[in-house]
Amino acid sequence: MKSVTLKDVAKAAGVSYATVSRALSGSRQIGSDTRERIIKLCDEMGYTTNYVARSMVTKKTGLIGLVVPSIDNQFMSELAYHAEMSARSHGYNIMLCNSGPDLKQEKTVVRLLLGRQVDGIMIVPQSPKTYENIRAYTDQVPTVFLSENLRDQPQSYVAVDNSRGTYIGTKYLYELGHREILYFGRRHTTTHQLRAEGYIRACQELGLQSRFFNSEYSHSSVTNGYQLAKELFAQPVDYTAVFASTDSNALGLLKAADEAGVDIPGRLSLIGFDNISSTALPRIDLTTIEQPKRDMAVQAVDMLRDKIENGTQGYVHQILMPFLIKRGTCRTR
Amino acid sequence: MKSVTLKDVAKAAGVSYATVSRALSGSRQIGSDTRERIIKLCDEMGYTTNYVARSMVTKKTGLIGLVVPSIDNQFMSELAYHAEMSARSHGYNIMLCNSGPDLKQEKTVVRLLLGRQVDGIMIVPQSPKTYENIRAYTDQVPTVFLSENLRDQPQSYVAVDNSRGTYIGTKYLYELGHREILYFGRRHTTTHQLRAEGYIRACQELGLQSRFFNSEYSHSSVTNGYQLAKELFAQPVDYTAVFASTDSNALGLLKAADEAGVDIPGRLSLIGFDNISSTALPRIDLTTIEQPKRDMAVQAVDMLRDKIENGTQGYVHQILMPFLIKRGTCRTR
DNA sequence: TTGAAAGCGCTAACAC
DNA sequence: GTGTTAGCGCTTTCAA
Repeated sequence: MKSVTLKDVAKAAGVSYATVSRALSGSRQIGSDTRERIIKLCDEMGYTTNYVARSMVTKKTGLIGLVVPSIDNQFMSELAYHAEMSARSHGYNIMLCNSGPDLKQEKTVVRLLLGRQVDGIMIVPQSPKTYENIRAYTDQVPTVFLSENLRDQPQSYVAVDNSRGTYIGTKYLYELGHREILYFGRRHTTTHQLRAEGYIRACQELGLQSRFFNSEYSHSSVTNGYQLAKELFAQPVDYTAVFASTDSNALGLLKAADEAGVDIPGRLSLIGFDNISSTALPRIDLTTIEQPKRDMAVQAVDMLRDKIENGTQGYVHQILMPFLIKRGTCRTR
Repeated sequence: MKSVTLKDVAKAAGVSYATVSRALSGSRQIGSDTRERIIKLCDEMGYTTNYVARSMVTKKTGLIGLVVPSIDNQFMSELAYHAEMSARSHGYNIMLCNSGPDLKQEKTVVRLLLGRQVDGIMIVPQSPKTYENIRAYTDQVPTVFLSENLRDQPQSYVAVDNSRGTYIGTKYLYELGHREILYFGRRHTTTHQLRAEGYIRACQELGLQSRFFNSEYSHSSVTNGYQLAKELFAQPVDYTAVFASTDSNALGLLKAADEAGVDIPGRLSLIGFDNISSTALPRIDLTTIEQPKRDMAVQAVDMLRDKIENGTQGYVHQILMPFLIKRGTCRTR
């Protein structure tokens, strides 16, 4: 299991190991004949560059830490997929960490990543407190926040225009004839405040009354959405459409509605937010607002590369456009 | 952005840097008074161990490469979640790579991982050819295959008893009164051969005629399942139940059935395999066979640790038990 | 164009 | 119990 080193190759080639290093790094300062000979030899001997040793001297690991609350979440795994593909195409590898639900673990993994000497960190915050939580580290390593809006914080992030998402969704509902639209779900993070604001703004413009049914739950999931929706349907249904703050919440509501005998979309139209892949499933066919996950991931990687490779200081807030995905849970009224 | 090193701490503490190293590694050979003083100092100075440098001398990186065809796949992201949590609790971090659909990329990322000096590799093969494809590397680094059955190959893997899964599923259908059961989907990998075998075995025992409707498609997805099922429903439905080779296939079939006006579960019972999280969604509520993803991931990590830390040679085939998840798509007949 | 040598930050073997 | 020192495999000056 002993691996072949530069030295071994050098000895076999009868040159110094600096020469081998040069041949491999495509340096200009080397005869093309020797280079070819050496490259061929490396191949034959099965030599592979030891990145650890290289990192030692270059002070670059080519590693990007990706921190997500939980990778077994459709939204994050889609983000992670595109992030890894994009990062790798630029010579970076991804170190994956789940930060879980508590701030302590989030802090721990970020510190861990620093110890690992990652060149940069991409993080999907688990809570609005994340920014404070890891502030001590964000000026030690290039960091980009993903998907969560930080509003005016001096940190780079890429997120969707959440407010616009709910705005266009609400307008769509209005065009379908709905005049009593309930907003269902979270309002406790910046992202969700913005979503609520978009809804409110649309309501104002359209002359509608905004109405909320809020969640106390800390994160949105099908289960939490279901629990909350059970409470909702214990009361009279005096509205004709529901805007759920996330697809997960919408899915939970769908379940509660089916159980309560509230027909969706017959009696109630429903729209979600995120366009996670489950929404496209048969029998679900949920109308929703798309967050362009691929673009988000790619732009976050580019932003991070810019910081890493060009040492770009300052921060940029990259806001992408969401768009409506019309499916089966919204009907004209 | 210059970080604090052992040397800095040593100078500040007025000791040699070996002493600091000892204090940090919890070595016995050091006075408890100096140890405490140093640890406190490290904390104050914001020192964090440089893992790259440590790896240089210990020849261990504490890194595990996780190779999956695509992390944006419910089954794999669940596996990845548990693998990362378990690995980290034992001091390892995960380097994530998507191997995509082609063998070339799979080989590339494995080689990449070797260059990164990972201590071990966990891989969900993308095809039955994976074993051959990466054979050159599997004896250079401890490797564990995940979720795909390798039958008699001399490689460690953890997988579910696929044959038993379809066996118990078929028996369940029989108990519900079904006598005409169609097997729908893939049969081209070892895993899927085993699933087909379990179905055949059950049919023989129960005196049923085994019937197949096969896929030419290379991987199972909702879309592929849907396409295939459209062909299926273009023919007369002279069976009362369908065993889909995967949940994804089942979901695709569900869509085609709905479109073709074939009532599930009224006219046709349907059972899938994998128990991906979408199956539990409202309106889907798919009966299926659970693959214990958490156990699989945890056992794979343990197996890998054993190879890494104890240098255990040889291989082990770890087969876990699948079990039936009764939900709404199967009815008595 | 090539070689010699320093050194990245750390651990571990060996002295004292 | 603590200090000294030799590397780990590589890149990168600096000489030649």
